[in-house]
Amino acid sequence: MEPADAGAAGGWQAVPDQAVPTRNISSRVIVHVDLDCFYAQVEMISNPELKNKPLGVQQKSFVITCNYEARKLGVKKCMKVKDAKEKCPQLVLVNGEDLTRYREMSYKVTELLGEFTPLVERLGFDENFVDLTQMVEKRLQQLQSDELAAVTVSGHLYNNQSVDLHDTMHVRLLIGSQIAAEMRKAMYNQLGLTGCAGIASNKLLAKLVSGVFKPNQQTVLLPESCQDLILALNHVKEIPGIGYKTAKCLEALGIRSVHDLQTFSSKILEKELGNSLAQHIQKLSFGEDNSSVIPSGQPQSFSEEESFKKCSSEVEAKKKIEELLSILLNRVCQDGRKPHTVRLAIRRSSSKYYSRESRQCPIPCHIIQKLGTGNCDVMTSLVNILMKLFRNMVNVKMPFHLTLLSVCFCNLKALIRAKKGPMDYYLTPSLSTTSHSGKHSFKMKDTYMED
DNA sequence: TGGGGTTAT
DNA sequence: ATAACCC
Repeated sequence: MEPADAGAAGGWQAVPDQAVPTRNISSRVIVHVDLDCFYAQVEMISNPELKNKPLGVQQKSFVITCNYEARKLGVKKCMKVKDAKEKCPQLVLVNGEDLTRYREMSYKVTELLGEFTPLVERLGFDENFVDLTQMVEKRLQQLQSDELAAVTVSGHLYNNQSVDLHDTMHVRLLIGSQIAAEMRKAMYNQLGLTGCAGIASNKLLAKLVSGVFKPNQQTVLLPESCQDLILALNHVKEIPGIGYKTAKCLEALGIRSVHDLQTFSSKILEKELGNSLAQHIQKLSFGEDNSSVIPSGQPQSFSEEESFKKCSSEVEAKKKIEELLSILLNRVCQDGRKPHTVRLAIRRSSSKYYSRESRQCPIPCHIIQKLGTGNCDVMTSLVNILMKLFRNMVNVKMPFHLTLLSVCFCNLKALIRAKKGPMDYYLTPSLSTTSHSGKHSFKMKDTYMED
């Protein structure tokens, strides 16, 4: 999360201080866009009757998210269904184990943001970072001086800090807040989705400030209030980038608050956590984050998983694997690219916390070529491969007890290139065997709307 | 929790 | 292949 490429993605090079009006990494304008209770919103769009009702989205025995109606009535994220019903008997539940519609809507949001600038990085299904630096720069240059003097914030200003229009960073962030408002408006008008946005000079701060006013509001952070924002956190674990494990380590060192981390001896922290992690998180504790917005592009992997109370026979496992695989095959077919690796992961009931074991192997070439043809052999061959991976992990001659199976396709490669004459074009084996339905013999996802 | 994702080691 | 992180 901290590649040392200062600003390469921002469009300028690191230059010596005297040269040109160069800008360092801390004068970027980043927005973090965070959809409100995303799965619940998607469900309410699918079925408008659910609006105005307390709605929870259920996976297995948990309510994993819910709308604001439900929150008002005491339902929390990750609550047991049983507890949620007790708290809120009128709670309406929908099953959210199939992520298809959420995934599709999620990519629509990312694509919409991508129309503003290609610098969009996804974080999960419901969050995106956008680097607005260049867009802001362009708008700034177009502004007349009288307009510049009238620039105002859109949405909230963190801390109600006073704005100095002579401060170029202030002006840039305000323009960023206007673009963020346009983004949220577009999300609502075109997709019917509401969300929050946070505008700041780096990803960490943008993300932290986006949650200050919820739901469906936005907040801009000016540099002078950076310390107030980060010190307002109650625990180091609330800093994105400090997860469960790191927080436990820090706690063992007596570090609980952000201030504790800021003032802790760097030397000792480095000894305990290693140089890289120590330096990284100590920077985070000051609100410093030089990581760039990395455009996500297409996904790196596709997986389907299922958890359950118990799976203790090979036959049972095979059934579940077949089910996961068949869904995945359809997904990967639609993507158009070809996976070159398959992975099987399991969780044993005896496993501590969340740990999984996995085995992976290359997908044989002849199978890759048949992917997407609807060929039944593909399914059979892949199931055989997956069962080998399974038996490599699980001694089926001994009793076992699994609580999760997951199948993953990764190592996705664009297309197989065919050299044919002056126009070398791409084709997928799937389509090379069928008639050419259009001008292009390859399948591409239509990401542009016809207008 | 679930059912996903990512990157670093 | 695992371990950490994110949602």
